[in-house]
Amino acid sequence: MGTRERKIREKQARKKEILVAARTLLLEKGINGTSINRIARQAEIGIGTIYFYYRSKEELFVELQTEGLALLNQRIEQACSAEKTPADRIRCMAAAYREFSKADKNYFEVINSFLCAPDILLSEALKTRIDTHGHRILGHVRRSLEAGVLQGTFRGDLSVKKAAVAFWGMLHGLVQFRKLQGTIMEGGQFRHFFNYAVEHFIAGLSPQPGREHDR
Amino acid sequence: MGTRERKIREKQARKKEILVAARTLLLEKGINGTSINRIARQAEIGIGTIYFYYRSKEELFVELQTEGLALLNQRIEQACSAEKTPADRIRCMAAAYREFSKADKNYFEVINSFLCAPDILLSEALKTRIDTHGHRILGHVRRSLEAGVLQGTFRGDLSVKKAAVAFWGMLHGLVQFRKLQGTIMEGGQFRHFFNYAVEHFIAGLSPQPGREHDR
Amino acid sequence: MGTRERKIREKQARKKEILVAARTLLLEKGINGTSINRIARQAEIGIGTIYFYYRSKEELFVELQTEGLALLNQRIEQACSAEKTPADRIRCMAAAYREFSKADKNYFEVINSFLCAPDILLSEALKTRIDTHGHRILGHVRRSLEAGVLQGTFRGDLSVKKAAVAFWGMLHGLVQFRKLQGTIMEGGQFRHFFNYAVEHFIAGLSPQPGREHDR
Amino acid sequence: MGTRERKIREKQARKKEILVAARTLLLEKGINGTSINRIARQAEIGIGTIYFYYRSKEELFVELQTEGLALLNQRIEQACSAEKTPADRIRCMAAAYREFSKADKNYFEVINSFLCAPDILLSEALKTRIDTHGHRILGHVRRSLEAGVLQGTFRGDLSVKKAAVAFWGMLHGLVQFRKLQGTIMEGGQFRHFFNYAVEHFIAGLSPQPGREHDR
DNA sequence: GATGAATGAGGGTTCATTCAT
DNA sequence: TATGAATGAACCCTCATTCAT
Repeated sequence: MGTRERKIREKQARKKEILVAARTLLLEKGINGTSINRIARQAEIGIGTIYFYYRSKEELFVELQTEGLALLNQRIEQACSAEKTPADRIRCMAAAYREFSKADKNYFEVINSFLCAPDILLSEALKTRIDTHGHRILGHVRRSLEAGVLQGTFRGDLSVKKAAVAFWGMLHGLVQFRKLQGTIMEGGQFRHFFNYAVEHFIAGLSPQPGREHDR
Repeated sequence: MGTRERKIREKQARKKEILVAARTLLLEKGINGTSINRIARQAEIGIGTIYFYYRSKEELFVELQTEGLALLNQRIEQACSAEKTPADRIRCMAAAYREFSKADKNYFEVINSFLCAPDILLSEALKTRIDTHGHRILGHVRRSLEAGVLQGTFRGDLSVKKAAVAFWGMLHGLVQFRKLQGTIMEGGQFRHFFNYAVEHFIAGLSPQPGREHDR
Repeated sequence: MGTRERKIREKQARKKEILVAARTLLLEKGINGTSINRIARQAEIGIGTIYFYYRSKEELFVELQTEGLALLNQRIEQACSAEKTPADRIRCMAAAYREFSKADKNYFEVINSFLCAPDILLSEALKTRIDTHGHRILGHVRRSLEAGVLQGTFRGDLSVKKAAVAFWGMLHGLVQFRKLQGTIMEGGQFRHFFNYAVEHFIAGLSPQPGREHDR
Repeated sequence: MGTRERKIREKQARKKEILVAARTLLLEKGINGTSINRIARQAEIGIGTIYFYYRSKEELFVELQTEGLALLNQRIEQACSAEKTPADRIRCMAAAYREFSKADKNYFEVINSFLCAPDILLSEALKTRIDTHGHRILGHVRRSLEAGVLQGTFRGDLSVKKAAVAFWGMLHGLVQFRKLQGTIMEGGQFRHFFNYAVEHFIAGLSPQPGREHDR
């Protein structure tokens, strides 16, 4: 029995080793520099062994993606500690996403590449994972919005569900524009544009007399 | 006599054919599935022929992008006719982008795939084209914003440059989320989320006492 | 009749233009950078036109080789003007070959590549040309040697035919070693090695008592 | 038990097979006709397999060269046994090279093709190997020359380093002329020309009053 | 005579995957 | 379990050559 447990533990350890190697390469060489052959060399195991633990390259990458989503989640959670004001939490979450897309560029790219890929490639398994993590992240945004509504800082007629998606969509679109820094931003720093957008979003949250929304 | 002209026309037609084949593949198989070999097979011509018309794979892709950007530009311009109020023009441009990303899904994805793809460090040639088209599009947004500021509908301290990018980034991020309709939007219709976001953006534009922005 | 002549002249002019373009490329881009397509672009004529004047790429290159051999011949001839002593003429011819292999590197390479190529590729036509030019060059060496013998500077039992070949072989082998400058020459300058060899050869030419040769 | 060893032997055998195929092609089709594709076909293995054994095309070719140089070294060493006089050792080494270029034509041409080929800027790896082998070979020549100087048979002011290179360059150039037997040698036997040159070189080694060298 | 569009084999190299051991 | 040798299609791109106009 103990043997059996040990075996299971060893097996999981092995799986982890492969993942570590894959992640190392991903961070070092980027998404295109991470091939199965290289992962095997990095992990100092046989190529075949990888295929014993992961059915295909894609399966391995999905695992990596999950890692990335978890990392993002973590960043977000750290960003919205309770003592901050709702608005500040919004600001911090935005900064967290910006930071994630930059510091953990490769993870971001893995996630993003799946989002960009044609529908066909978005397997149900993956959709579910994105769903889980996505909900968790959006949940943080929602709670912050709700808190603001409750304490009167934000508009009372706010649809937190929709506003949260709007917020996240904005962040996601903006970080993709980072590539265009040399063009449409006319030399301005990306960060300034990003922060301006966040403030604009927050501005839209404040109570305003005589507004009607969400038709 | 007409022979020469006919030849020129035929040549341009050939170029178009290649482009069509490339676009078709790009949309069907994604950016990684679109190789020169496949394009040649799709277009039913020799590999070398492609290189007769386009110096490199990149040049071909640039052409594709340009096509898409031009189309988008056209849609945008139709959207912001002069008689509308600034806010309505904003709304219409947003709708135009949403429509473009749906009706001209093809082109949108072409543009998007380049924006998403890592490594593909937009060449200078491509950047320039994006620049040109991007500026034109953003120019429309800016002018609408400026008009609103001038007539007092929008905040006087608005940074039209930054607000325009914020607006566009938001739209771009949101339409990418359309794929996640089954997940984070919880069955709600994408269009509602999209419109809500636009209204929220517009709300943020209205003059508000005691706000400080653009730090 | 005059028309006919003009036509012939024009035809020859065209041929020359092609050759000029080919030579330019050869000197600029080296032997591997000289393709028919590029020659056509350089000469500003159609690709097909080249094939009208030259049956194949090889035929064009043979022409280029002939040019090279003529150039070499010229250099040699300039080197052995009559007023010099026989030994000096030998020295100058050696220097001429060294210079040719360096300054006219590309011509040298064209010639050399044919010499290195498997026997099959040495067509009879080419052999004949090498023969003609080779004889002319060797003739200069021989005459210098003969002059030295006649005036008593060189050994009387010299086989000018064999010595000439020995001399030329030595030069040819040495210039090929230029590539090895970083290795077997141990940092010494190639020129010094080359000159030393030439002097050694000349030393072997001087009359010596009690020698028996050419068994 | 022996399985492991057998595997290793089989692996080496495979490597050899690839090398044999490469050599065969190199000699049959020349350096430009020897592509990885063709080698694979010749060896009846997959393209990828070659890259499993050799990191690149160059690495394969380096191996080929090394083989040849080792063989040559062996021949040279056999040629200069101690009991011979220095002059005889020189003669024997020359004969060994001539023999090598004829009997091991294969390997000689492999070495030669790399020396002749333009562009192929000998990689550092290759240079080092040539260096090692080249030095060993030239070392034998040098030692023979030094021995002659010490016993007074050869000139005291001899630069053994330079003379050795001169000697070797001469041999190398001459054997290349073998191809021209039908032309510049005018029907004479190549061997006679070759031997004459060697004797001439040796003649230049003998002490002569009033000579000044190596300026 | 002159053109240039079209070809497709070929260049070196990478890579996910398989399978016998 | 674990291995790693073997595969061959695919990558982008070049090029000598042909042929209808």
